[in-house]
Amino acid sequence: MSEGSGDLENGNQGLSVVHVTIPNQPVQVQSVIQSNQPSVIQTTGGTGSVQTIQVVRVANVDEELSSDDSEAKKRREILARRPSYRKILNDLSSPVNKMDEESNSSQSQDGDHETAQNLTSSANAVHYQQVVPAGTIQLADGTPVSQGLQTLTMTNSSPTSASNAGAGSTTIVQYAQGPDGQFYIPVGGTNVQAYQIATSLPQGVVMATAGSPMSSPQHMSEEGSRKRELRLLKNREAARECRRKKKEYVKCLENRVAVLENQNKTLIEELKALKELYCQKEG
DNA sequence: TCTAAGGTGCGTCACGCCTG
DNA sequence: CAGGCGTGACGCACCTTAGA
Repeated sequence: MSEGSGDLENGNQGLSVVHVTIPNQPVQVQSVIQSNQPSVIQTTGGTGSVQTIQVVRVANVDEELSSDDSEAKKRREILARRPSYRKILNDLSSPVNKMDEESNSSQSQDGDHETAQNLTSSANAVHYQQVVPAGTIQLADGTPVSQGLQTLTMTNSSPTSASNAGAGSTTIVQYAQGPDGQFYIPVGGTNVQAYQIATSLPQGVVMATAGSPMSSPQHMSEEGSRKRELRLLKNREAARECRRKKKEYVKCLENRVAVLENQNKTLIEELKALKELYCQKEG
């Protein structure tokens, strides 16, 4: 769990440009892309057998992050009605917006793992799909958890971005108990699940013990505190995921800006060239 | 070297929305 | 309608950097 300042992940402000040789379309290209953002593969033309494919993340320009209103109350109301990042990213995952309709594009599903993506390019369409490897579960120091531990599994319904794209993926939060009675809970980011030692069993994970009635007042209070612990744990995970999505969304917007600026530049140059051509014909 | 300011991430709370 | 979920807001800790 790293803290401290830093740039936006990878400092990736521009486009990832992939050069693909296409002798006979369609062509299959395999590339490893770290970013998990919903992406569009744009074919930007190319001559001969070389075609340039831009891997860009797209954002819905219509969605704005914040309003200029300074009044907190009003702002809250606005925020309350603002579509969630999940919805926004769903939009991003849906067939591309108008700007990209001109280009050849498709969208990706995203995940938190380093992703191998198969790019398939055809004359007018480029598709790619992700192959998401299973996550590794280990202690923070690298010790695998799987051996010699009693693993308790609890579904944590925090949706991944894959589910944003409609793929429906559920994060499984696993708790493991060591032979010494210590509990291990997941820590760290979403890329690699590491486990840290916890002093108590997370809430909602009930260890069934013989002869312990579940209805005693003491147990009720324990139940309450366990429920709270579980809620906090889930909320912690949800907040983490939410922040990740927010960063993703901001990156989408930034990349969108880059794409639009690029397109604007191209159009201006095109206009300039046409003007010159026209002037030459006139003269 | 020290310190203040700014940036970033995290955990928690509150609240609205969604769903069974 | 209750419970779960997503997310903004807030406070805190830590890091970086610029200026004294």
